[in-house]
Amino acid sequence: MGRAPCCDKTKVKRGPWSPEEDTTLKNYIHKYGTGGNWIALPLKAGLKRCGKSCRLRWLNYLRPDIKHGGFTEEEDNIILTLYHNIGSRWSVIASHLPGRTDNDVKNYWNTKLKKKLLAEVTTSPTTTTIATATATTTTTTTTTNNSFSHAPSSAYYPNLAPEMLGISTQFPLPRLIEVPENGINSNSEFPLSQQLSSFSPSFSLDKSGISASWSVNGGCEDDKFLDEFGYGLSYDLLDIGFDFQDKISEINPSFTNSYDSFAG
DNA sequence: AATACTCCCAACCGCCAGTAC
DNA sequence: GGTACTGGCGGTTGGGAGTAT
Repeated sequence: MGRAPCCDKTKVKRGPWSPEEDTTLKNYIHKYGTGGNWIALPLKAGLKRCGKSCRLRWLNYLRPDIKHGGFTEEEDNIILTLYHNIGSRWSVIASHLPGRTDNDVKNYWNTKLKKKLLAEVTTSPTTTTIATATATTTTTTTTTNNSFSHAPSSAYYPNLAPEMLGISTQFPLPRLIEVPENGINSNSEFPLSQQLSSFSPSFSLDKSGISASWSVNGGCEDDKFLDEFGYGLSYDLLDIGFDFQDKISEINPSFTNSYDSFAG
């Protein structure tokens, strides 16, 4: 048996909201709140709308803190950076942009930013060679340089480490880099910068696949550390290529050649 | 002025996770 | 543990507005 629909679609109004409906919904929520039950809300408020439709209308349009109007360049950069880090997780991206909704960001990406990004990529003649390691093989591919000219300010990323932001503008990261306020490793007594400066990985490849190990603060860590970096699995670190190597090498010269010797 | 085309965005759809029973 | 229900999310669509021909 399939799932029951959230409402009887033959008995609810669909399509664009009228100003009267907007007013009714706004007044009801200001007076009574959502009551934690969107499905029951339209009946109580006297609206012939599906509860989901009411929720969307409120969250995406009627909320008082919604910011309407064009996106700023700062917002562009935040979206571009986060999209490269985490992909199309619009709600997460929107949570970094006060007043913007996931729908806004999604629409903006689909209609404007995607094209802007494509334009940047196609007009950039430079290419970067990236070594890509799978579980059992190492291959070399060529990809276009998709770095952005405007590095985002860490002021817009209260929960992201500034060092990682610098890295993240250079290439796509496999997942969100979110770190606790007190550093990248919540169990570490060392600040992020110190953890990064003592980050010393090495790689090896055997018939069982890739293994990566690295030392931090003199101790040896496992994949958990990479996971806390936002890279997750060892091969994610390899996927992201030379830019990562360069960035880490800037911070810690001892990293040099570790990656080269592995990637060949 | 009429038509075709493109752009933009509000709204819908369907899936998934969490939760109550 | 199974089922039903809701909230939340990302993908997609429909149609109005604007622009080009």
